[in-house]
Amino acid sequence: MENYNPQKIEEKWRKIWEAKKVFQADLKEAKNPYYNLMMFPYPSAEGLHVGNVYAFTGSDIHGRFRRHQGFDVFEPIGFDAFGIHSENFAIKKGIHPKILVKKNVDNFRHQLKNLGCLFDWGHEVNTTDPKYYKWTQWLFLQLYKAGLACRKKAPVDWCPSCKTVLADEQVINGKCERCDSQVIQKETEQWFLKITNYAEKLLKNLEHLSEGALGSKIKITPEMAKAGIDWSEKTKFSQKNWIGKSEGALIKFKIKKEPYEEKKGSSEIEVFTTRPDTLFGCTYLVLAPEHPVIKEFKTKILNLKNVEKYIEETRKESETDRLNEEKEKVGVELKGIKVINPVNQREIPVWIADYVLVHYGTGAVMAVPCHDQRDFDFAKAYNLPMIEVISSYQKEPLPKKVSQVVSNGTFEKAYEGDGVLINSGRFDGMNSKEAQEKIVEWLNKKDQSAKKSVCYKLRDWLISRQRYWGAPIPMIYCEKCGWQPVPEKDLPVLLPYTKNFRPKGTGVSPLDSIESFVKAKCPKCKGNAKRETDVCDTFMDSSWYFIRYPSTNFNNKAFDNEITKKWLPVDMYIGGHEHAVLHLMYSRFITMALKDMGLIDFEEPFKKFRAHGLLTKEGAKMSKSKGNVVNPDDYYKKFGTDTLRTYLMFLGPFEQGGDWQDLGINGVKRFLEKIWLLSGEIKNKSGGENDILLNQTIKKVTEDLENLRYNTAISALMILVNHLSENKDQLTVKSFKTLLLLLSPFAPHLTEELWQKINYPGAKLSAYLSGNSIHSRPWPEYNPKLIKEKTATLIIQVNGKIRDKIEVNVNISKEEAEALAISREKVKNWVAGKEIKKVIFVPEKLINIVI
RNA sequence: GCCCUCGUGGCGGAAUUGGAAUACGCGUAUGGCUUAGGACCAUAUGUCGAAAGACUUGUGGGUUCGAGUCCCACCGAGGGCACCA
Repeated sequence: MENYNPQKIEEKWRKIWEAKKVFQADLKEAKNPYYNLMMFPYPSAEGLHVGNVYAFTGSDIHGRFRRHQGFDVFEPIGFDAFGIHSENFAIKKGIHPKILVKKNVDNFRHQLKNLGCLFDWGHEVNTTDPKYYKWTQWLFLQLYKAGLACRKKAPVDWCPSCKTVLADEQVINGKCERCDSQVIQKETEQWFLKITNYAEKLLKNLEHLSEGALGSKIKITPEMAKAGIDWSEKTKFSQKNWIGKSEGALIKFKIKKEPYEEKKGSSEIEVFTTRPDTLFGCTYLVLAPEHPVIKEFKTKILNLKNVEKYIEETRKESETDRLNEEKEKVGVELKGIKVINPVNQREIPVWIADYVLVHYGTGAVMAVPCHDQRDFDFAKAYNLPMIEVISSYQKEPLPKKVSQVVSNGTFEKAYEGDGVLINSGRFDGMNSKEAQEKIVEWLNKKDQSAKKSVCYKLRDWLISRQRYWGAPIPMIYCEKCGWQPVPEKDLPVLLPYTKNFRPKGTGVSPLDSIESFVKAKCPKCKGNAKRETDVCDTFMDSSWYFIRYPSTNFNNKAFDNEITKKWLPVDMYIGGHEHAVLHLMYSRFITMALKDMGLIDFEEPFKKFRAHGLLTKEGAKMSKSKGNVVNPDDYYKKFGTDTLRTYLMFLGPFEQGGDWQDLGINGVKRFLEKIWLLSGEIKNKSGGENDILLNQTIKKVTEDLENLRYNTAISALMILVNHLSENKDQLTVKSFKTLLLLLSPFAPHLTEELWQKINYPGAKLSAYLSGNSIHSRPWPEYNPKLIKEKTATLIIQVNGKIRDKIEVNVNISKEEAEALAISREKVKNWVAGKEIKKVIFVPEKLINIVI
């Protein structure tokens, strides 16, 4: 028999599979559609990262498993090639992104074809292709028409290195997600998508799936509804945190005015609070420096110079400095302005301070120094009054987190827990939880100065980028008619070629200098107008690509209704957890919006999502600077794709990741070689189906694949192979073919080669039919009667310590087992002369004699 | 600061409802085969001990006939959120 030569057989099979279209699902005729998706890569210049290979292999194994189970699996792939990451690299290299990206994509495609995945190349998507981004622009127009895209002026995060604004989600600890530079605040007008309209829905489906969330095709059972969407818990948790729902109340504080000015301007300042029960302890208000009331009442502020100076200083500060908790709380009083606390009509001062954020709640807070640590610090610094209104003293035991320390009648720390109300008029003695409801009710009835409310941390999605390498936002500005959408018939708005693609840093896109691009006719009045020159955030491209995949052959629409209904939502999505609040949340938002427009019938894009773990190299994180990045090319050239795939999956639990060790791959190489050699030693043509280990292995591998526990599935297969090579009498055609089938998702080439040799010996390759492929065979089933051995090793314990073991029939009774156990010499030594108090018997496992 | 996840041999990692801790693999050692091997085969491989046996899943306690698994406290690592009112 020839040696195992992966290089030879792998290339051969890939060519055959492609030529015979073995893995292409018939999207129109498929009876049992299963959409298996993986996060499409962005084609970086370094080529495919081993992390990509890891993710794609794990996802592909799932797709192959489902294929064996009789599903028509659609497994597409594409390229997320627009965006700052690609552009920054092009700038660094001094090559135009259009040229560089094409080169990278070609290289990626070549590498991806070596991975042995089920990819359907007939449905490749490339976000930089006008045939694709035409529909990204179309999507923007639909959102605009639905009132979900709007232009607004707001303080936004600006990356001075990338020279563009960023979405809230792209700022990590005050730094740019892409280049790690400190971001600064800028006040400009930008395009936003109103994701906040969907805050509640985005949150709700995580906890409880609503009816129809997965479309008309998938019925939601009460269990599914109760569990919430079937996603990795970690990812759901991150999204919940990001959405950040708080329940509380809005409370209006009347601004005190002289009789002659009573009708002028705003009459109140509204605050949001989660603790309306502490309202009697509110001794001042604090506004964000950007709060509009400040400008409005400019003339009333007695210390206007100080106030303006403070606002100016705040603006210069970076967001990170501003949000630094260590920083002392600093602020200025708005002298001359007083508001009335609605619960007791007390006149209280108004301050401004930078720790209050303008974009959360109402941009104003009520300060209760005794029961909020920030207010406490601030009040202490400026000597503001404090009133204790919640007493931690209760009849019941004190709650655990009592931080209140009273010394000489003054607090050293705010008490933020629940308790009983004091100093609160008619509410004295009431429990704080109850008072939260009652105080709001009372104020609402009295003069409507309070109402229940909900706040979210989630902010609208800023999608404008002052960059070149993206899909142009399809809008036109006309002096007369204002902002006008580009008519759909004029799409795509092509990204023009320019040599000067570098970001200018002036706050406008490089497209702004291309006169032929900027000049446009107003779609409404046909007069001269100016085109929007910003491009879309790259996350907009990827927010809907999974809808495009099945419809790539429709050039006249973004997606075909029939095909979409048949294939979506995605059955299984696998990717990195790092996109929890970026791509994964944007995609959910876009899907919900499309559903509300009546364009699709599901609101959740991904029925199931699993995040894969992270790969490390010999215990350390892989990074270019450390030079310890594993290059997959080296390994599949040396060991073959099958060995690389199987080794990656053997490293550890797929959802937790694993540690790559160069020497470790040898173990998997030996394992596959062993199988290759074993195939030449099959002597028994019949039998095998009754082997207990074989049936156990089928059960184990099937369950493990279902739960993405690939590492233990491989280990079970290794045990089977070891067993067969040690017990050649059990090495039958049946047992070996079952082994090949169980292994085929991991090592598709090797198993196909051996399968063909065994089933069609001497057949010519030209006679190969896709139906004869091992990958088209049904998944093996086990006989439940044959997974149990007839005898078992019974552990004999004395007082819980193992003293002996005996081989017994699995049906042995407790009495028999006990008699057997105490008759054993070893056991006698331990129990002799002692009274047996109790005997615990676990059938097939153990017997424990307690003395 | 708050929340989440996780601590098992020299290493990656196994361990159904609490029931043989260390499966599988790497590495290592010894022997075989070989001109040679970083190839292959066999055996061994948690610690202490000559052995019987004792000890061992981050540390300390608890529940239990029995705890890696459940409960409490602490220590350590990783991740998320972070002045969100």
